[in-house]
Amino acid sequence: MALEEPLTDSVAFLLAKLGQLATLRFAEGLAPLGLRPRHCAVLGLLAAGPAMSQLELANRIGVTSSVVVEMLDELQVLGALRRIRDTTDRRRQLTELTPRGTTLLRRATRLTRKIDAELLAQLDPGRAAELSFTLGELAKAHELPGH
Amino acid sequence: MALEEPLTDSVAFLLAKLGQLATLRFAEGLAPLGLRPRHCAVLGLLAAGPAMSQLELANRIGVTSSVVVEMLDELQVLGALRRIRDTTDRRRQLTELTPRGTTLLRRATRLTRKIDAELLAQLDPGRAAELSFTLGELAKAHELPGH
DNA sequence: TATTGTTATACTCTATAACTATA
DNA sequence: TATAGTTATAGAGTATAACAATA
Repeated sequence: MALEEPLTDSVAFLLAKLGQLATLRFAEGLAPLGLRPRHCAVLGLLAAGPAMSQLELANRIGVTSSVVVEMLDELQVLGALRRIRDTTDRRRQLTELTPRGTTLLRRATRLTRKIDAELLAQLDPGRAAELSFTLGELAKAHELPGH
Repeated sequence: MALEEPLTDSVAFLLAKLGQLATLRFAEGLAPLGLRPRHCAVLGLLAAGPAMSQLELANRIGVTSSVVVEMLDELQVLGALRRIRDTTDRRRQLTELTPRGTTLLRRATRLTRKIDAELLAQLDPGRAAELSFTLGELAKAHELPGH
């Protein structure tokens, strides 16, 4: 007969806990750059595509517009982006990365690879690669903003 | 030549994001029971072992003692546990599950299996099982409280 | 009227520090 | 003095609601 799986071994519980840990390590790693985890999605989106309105950013990242305002304020203080008033609709502001922003993103990306390596250090390399892939699949399946 | 992996595809970023999602689904699922995700570790620990002091609980779960006080208050309101003053050291309180607490844990465990199934629904069954196992390994590797 | 961005406010989760009662 | 538990307070992170400028 099957043993009952403890609640703390469920995927929901483990993902929640490991998510906390990953967020902490991520934050610690990015701190020297003046960045926090949530800034990364913005940098990534702006680097990948053309300038975007703040509302568009909010929808793509999956936060409310008031949160986007805060994040952009912080990134602007770092000199990582510009807000440009849209001339055809003066309510909108188009946000775009500065060269400084591109540099920050590149550094953050390098740091993130190091953090990943540390997080996965004690796993079998094959398992680690499989995990990385499966988490990506899961993000897509749930249409996580930014995926 | 290798393409640069976008920062948002890193394990750190994905775990952080999926952790948020899992916490949300977990919380929604448990709400009808009056429980929240963080209560589950307490219920699980108390069900598995003998009565425990609050400080011991805090260490095992990985939160500070003030958080334990809150969680225990809430679980006590639900009738899920008792605090029993230790007669040999009257500063300590031993916490133990009531029958009601055992029932709640059983229900929470059933609910969690349903939440897991939903979270993993769009994954290949083999991949889902592998993910579940690997997350457990990762929790052990990082000595996550409760593992 | 509706929409974009902004501010003000509130709620959750967690931690630190000050306090109490016991030891 | 030191420790177990408690309370008060503060800091992230996020959301909702009210508001200003523009459409």
